[in-house]
Amino acid sequence: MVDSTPRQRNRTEMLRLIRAGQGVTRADLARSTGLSRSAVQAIVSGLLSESQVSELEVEEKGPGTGSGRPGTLLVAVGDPVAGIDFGHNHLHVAIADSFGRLIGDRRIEIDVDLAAEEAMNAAAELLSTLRAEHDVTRLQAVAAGIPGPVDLASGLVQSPTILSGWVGLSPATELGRRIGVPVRIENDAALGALGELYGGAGRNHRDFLYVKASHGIGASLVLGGDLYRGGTGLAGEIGHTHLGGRTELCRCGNRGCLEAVVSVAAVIDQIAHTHPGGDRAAITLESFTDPITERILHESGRILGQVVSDLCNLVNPTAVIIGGELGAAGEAFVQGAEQAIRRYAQPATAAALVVRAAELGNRAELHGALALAARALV
Amino acid sequence: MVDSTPRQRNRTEMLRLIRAGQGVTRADLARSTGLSRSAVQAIVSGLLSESQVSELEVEEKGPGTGSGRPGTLLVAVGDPVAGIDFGHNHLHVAIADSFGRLIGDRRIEIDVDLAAEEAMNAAAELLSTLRAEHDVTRLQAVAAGIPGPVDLASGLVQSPTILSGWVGLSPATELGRRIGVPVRIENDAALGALGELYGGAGRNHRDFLYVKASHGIGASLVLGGDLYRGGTGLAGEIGHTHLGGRTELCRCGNRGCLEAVVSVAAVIDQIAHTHPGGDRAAITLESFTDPITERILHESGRILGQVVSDLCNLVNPTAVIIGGELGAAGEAFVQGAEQAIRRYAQPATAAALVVRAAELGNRAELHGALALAARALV
DNA sequence: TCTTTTTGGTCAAAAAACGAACAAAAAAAC
DNA sequence: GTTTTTTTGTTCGTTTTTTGACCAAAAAGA
Repeated sequence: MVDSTPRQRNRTEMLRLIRAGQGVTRADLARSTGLSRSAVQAIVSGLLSESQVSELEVEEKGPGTGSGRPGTLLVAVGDPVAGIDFGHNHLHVAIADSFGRLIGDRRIEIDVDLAAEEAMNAAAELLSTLRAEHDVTRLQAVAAGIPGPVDLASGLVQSPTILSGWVGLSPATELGRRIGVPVRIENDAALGALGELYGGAGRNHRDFLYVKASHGIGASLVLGGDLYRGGTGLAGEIGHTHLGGRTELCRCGNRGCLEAVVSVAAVIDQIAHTHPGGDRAAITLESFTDPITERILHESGRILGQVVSDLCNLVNPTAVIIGGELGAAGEAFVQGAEQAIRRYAQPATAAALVVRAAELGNRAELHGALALAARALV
Repeated sequence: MVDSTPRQRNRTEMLRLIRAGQGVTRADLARSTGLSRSAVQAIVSGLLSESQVSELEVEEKGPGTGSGRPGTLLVAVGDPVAGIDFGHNHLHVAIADSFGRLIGDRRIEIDVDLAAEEAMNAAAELLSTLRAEHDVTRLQAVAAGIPGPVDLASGLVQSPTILSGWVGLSPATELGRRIGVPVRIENDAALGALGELYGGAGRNHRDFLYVKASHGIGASLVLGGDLYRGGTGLAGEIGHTHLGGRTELCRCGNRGCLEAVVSVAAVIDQIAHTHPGGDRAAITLESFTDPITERILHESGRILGQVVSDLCNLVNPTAVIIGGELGAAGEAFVQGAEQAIRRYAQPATAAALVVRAAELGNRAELHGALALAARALV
């Protein structure tokens, strides 16, 4: 608690509430803080005059409260924010207003894994282009997601087995220097979870598991309505769960890891194998939609679901949201996962659970980055 | 927030802080609430005059703050509390003062699984005997743990595959009627975690996994310093995780469940099998300490550890605490589990992790119940 | 021994929140 | 279509609450 005076404390608390929810009335604030409407009024009018918040003109007011005069919605005022999504071979940059509404975005193909410096330069350039294009002079905050574990305290990239070109770097510092705005770094799966939490399939869930199934498998937990990062910020590293009876060689050196069996590359290998004669390098997840491909996706989803079912028994989430390229590749993958989860999870746990593809698809991470940046300001 | 006036709010907050920590000074309160020492003084003197709290006479004051006058410790005043631990074939009841310090306890052997009514009658009687014995006329709260999932909202016993005699009952209501004091019901593993959190191996951890390995396998999560119950209160049901390549029949009807392979009964079966000629019914976990028994325990721990390692990758705890009869049965079991966890968990996750036997042994659940009862009062 | 640091305690002054009042805006009742 | 009910935003005098300054006490360090 850094605020010294009680007014400061209440002010901060209200600003937090206004920023957290999107569209809060003075009456809502009075209820959730326990203060009187008069006190709220005094503080809010202060915030208004400092233009920290503004009143929303829209006449939106859910009839949830029933009858009565509808309140005027308050929203936090702020400069635009930016989000950066480093994928394994793409880079996606976007700018949004302080509420997380997209202003513009750009995506390029680039080998992010190896050339860390290059990738960060490209990101800074792309962002700079976007800012010029949309006339965004000021940025409030930037958040970036990278496909690997990030140390919570130091901000350094952790695992030596993946992202070899990034290990030991501090992307937050590096990017911050290039962009000139403080940058927050997160694991990409964590950002995906945030994206779905604020504006996707997780909107109505307080406890869910987000699984990003792309070139690797990463997971992220939302517990009690908040991102859970684990004791040392490594929560969600399920990609190297050992599958019994499997011998596929994984890039980590072990055999039978989940992400050696279920990943974009593994699925494409299987597709290529069952569709001989084509060019392996030209095949994508969208190349075929025949029953054989469907079955490959379904079976891959089933394997993932079997692993996830054990995790659901431990965590008892109310939703499992499957993102990443495989989550967006079609119904078969998600259905396979759902089938396995329902089959192997405890009946009561499975009954309280929905399995969904990420609503935001492969843009979940980007939207999560924007949301995080918009909410990063204390 | 039910308190209307700001003084009420601050008062409640301070009472909560005093109850949560054991031994807090006025200066501590000022720091953690952000209020001035004067305001704290006013509120605390009010609490003292209402004898809601009292000053601890002991001159204990850790020199952690360095030099300066030591503060006087405040503790919450309250009536004694009781805890009840229903095991699969035992019943353990205890009374403690409002700080959770044991006043007295009693344990009897009883088949809890089948005869719910009988077990609850026995618990009420035992508690009544204890109260008479230690001259405890007033009880503030009671908490009870049962070896099965409890629905958070309704308080009803859930799973139909275990605790067949308890399904559909509301033990909180039933016990409350018999005892005459509000009773709080929790899953036993959750109580074990609480016991270790407040006064055991979890004291210095904010994120840990507690595993109770007795007749079944149950787990419980402490995340961010608080018990995590899951989206619908079913978190920790890992007993029926499917083990690849195993075919042991489980009481749930499936084959190859973790608790069909690793449990007190399964271990004793193996001991009996390797020590022929004895009476199967007379064997306990303590009957033999020879290398063969050690190896059986070690191997059972290893199987448990393999399952737990996947869970650690998801949750990234800083400790795994192993309780239950197997956790207390000797070093071999816990060592086997630790070995497997270190072998199969992500290196960075394993490095941030300690694996420990429950310090409170098979009394962890009971102490957790007492702690919960002592803290249940808002 | 003397200084420094931290704590518990007191009181007037300042700050903050409350409660009561009123107008406004919508839904519900008539 | 009008009236009633409900909920909200807004203002202001009153009351409550907190602060800030001050002092004595109790330890640790010079």
